[in-house]
Amino acid sequence: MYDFKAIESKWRKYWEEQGVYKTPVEPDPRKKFYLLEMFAYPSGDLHIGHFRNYTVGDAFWRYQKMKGSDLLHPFGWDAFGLPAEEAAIKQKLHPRDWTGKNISTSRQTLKDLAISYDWDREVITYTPEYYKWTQWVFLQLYKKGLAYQADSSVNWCPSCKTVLANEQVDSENKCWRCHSEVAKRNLRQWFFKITAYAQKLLDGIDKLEHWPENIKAMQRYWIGRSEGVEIEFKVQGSKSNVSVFTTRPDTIYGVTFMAIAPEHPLVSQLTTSEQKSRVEEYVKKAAAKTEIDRAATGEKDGVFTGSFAVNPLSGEQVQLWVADYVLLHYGTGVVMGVPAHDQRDFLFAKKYNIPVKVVIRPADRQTDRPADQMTEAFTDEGTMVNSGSFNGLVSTEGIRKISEHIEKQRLGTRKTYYRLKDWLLSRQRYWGAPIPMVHCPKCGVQPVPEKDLPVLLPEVKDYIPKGRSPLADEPSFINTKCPKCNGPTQRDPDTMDTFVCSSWYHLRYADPRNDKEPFGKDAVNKWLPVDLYIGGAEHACGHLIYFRFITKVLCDLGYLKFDEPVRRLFNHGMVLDEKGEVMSKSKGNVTSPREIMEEYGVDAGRVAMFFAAPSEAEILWSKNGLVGAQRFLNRVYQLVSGIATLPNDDVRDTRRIASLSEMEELYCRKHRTIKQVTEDIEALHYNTALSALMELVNHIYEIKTLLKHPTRAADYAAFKGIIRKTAERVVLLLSPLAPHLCEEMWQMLGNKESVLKAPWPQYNPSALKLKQVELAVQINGKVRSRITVPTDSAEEDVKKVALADEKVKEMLKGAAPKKVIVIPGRLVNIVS
RNA sequence: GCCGAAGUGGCGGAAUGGCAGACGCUGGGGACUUAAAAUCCCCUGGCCGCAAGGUCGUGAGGGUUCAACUCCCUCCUUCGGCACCA
Repeated sequence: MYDFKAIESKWRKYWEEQGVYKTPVEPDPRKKFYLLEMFAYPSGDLHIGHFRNYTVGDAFWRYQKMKGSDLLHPFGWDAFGLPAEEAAIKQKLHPRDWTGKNISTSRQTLKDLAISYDWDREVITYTPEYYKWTQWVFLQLYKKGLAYQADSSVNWCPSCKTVLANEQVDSENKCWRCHSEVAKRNLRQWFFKITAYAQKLLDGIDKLEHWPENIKAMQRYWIGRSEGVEIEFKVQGSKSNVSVFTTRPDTIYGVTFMAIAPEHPLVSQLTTSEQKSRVEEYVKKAAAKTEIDRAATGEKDGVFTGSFAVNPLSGEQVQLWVADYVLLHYGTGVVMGVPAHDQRDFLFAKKYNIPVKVVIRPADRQTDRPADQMTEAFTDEGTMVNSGSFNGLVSTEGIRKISEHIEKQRLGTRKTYYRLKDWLLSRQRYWGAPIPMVHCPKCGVQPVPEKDLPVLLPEVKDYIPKGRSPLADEPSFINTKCPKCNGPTQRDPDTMDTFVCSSWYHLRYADPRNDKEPFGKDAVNKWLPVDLYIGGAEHACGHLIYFRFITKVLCDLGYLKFDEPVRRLFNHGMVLDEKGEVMSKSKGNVTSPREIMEEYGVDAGRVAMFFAAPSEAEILWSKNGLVGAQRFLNRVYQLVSGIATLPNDDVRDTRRIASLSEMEELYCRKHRTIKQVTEDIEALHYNTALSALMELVNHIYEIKTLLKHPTRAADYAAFKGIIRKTAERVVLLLSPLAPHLCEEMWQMLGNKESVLKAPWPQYNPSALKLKQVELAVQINGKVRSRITVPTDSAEEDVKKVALADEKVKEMLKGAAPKKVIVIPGRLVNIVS
């Protein structure tokens, strides 16, 4: 067994001393490659999921390096945020100390694993040198009118005592961190107007050719564009109108009621005195429920306001109800109820005996089904009926015609809504970047001038949250002077969501030590966009939207020449335990990279991880794979040890060779392997790259065994050269996957320089084919025989050989085949 | 419910219209060894057969094709995401 401890520490030190990870100062624009893995949240040491993420990236880095790319491969720490604060409170440490300790531990692990990061470019989001520019980003958005304050009913976690973003509340209305029930609360909060970029973010998705389809689909859905019409309904006996948004104007003749959200400001106005107490009671009840509670039951309930509205097209009078299935913050907060063609409206109407009026007839029916026989709404397309002059139109056509009609008659306008909501970024917590704003009693809200950044996060005695930011209780921080009038004023006490910190870090890496600007324009446009971004898919609708947004804003402001941060996104799969469960400290089923490294070595750990599945697939981690990986690596090592001393003969000198076909086969296999490994590494399918290498190694062993036979001593001499060359290729092709051992073997083969400086092997396309090829011969789709023909045989010749085959003749019994299909290089199928 | 991905031996997986199960793990047998470990060689989807060979087989059912794990239709299951978005 190779001495992995000695070999790995030797080469780890070598790479470090040689500075191979350093980023070139002036990258060649044609060769630049920015490889990025999602930076880490430093909670304890790295786990096996990190190990996968970073080794997948590292292998790609080594491959790119050999291809001659100028690489930027940085790393950093997303170190602000709740978990650090929670852990710090528990352990009575300052969050900075807790986080800092974890960073040192994890950084050392990454170095021990020899992950190819340029540590000179490390960033840590909690350092003033970094968050100074996070604050700068905030100010740019503020200047552009993209940061605003608003009172808002927010998700409030009573246990963490903070506001949560929508993404931080799970489907059961529980806090993402502590899993306690999330409540509602009204607070004055800062928002980024990401909705102003909804369309740009959506359009941009189409240009993201090398992003996984599922992430793009999730983002499209999250942005949620829908086109429709906003229509005014007159309220009977009142001057006011209610407007509704609908994507189905073709069903407008089927409106039999209207429903308004309980929180809607119009509710009190629309409620008649007879209904007042009932409505007020309902509104109160609804307010106590969260949106998730309301949706969970599936129950549709509401209360009649006593008022009526008039359908602008049919002139029919419809009841106005309050119903909590209507969302205040989508569309106009009012919906037109079409029970026959919307399932929610249907349930509501059935419950309260509201009429159901059919206006769309399914295409496969001639007559209308009586509305009282319907058991559910008909929501598909169909033909319009009971719709005045629009009868007979197909619904898609009807949507267009009615929309036109409504606009012409000035009854409403076409409109597009998005489900994307603005980004709430205020956090009432200590451990974050302070929001660089002041609230002057005279001048109102004022930005802190850029020259006064950073607004330093002060040391506080007590950062335990009490329902407002601990910064509010720190006089030295909160009291300041107004930048406009110089009078006494107060700072905004809140800190920023950590997603703000991570929304621009990819830019900072291009120029991480710049203390004059967040990044030099030149540096950032030279290195970005990121060429390959590797991380988990859990950020699909969080970070991966936010950083696209910030990139677009900074592009519009003229700082960047690109408006998408990442060319190719790759989501690696999760690492689960043998039972398929998520590894966690509480379950006690975690495996640490350090354990693997010490017991089996870094290379064996990598190979085991890579071989288990393609990088995007989920892995059930078990120690079995490590043994196999070690066995394979040792097999390669033994092979190379045995031939390291062989002469490097000229391969093409075949005069002495007895078995030309064996020689040719090895040569062909070598080139096929180069092709496959290259393509597989490009796709991050390291599992099949490894299996191709295993096959080649097995083949070399086979040949060596054959040549041991006494009668073949002369052949052995002739084979030495090509075996050696093939082994060299194996070492190069394997080196991104098992770098330490391959450096060692490369040196054993007499090379003076690092394997990283060797060029990536190229294959010769003409060497991919053998002179002879074996074809399967099928009769009626079943393999019955095999024939060997020259590779470039004409179809006719192949047919002849196949039909002349003894087994074929026997099966056909002299009958002429109906058809013979020849697939060159693959098979012959005889149809009889 | 909607969107997305997936379903292949005892296990991880390979093959994206052309010989299903590559490669590896596990298991079995053998060689070497005083012995063990390591290493090397052979076998390892089911059924029938002494064997040659035959036959079934990629979640289920249909279809297209000379040929389907692969394409089309219907359905089932699992995972991920979203979830009253009018």
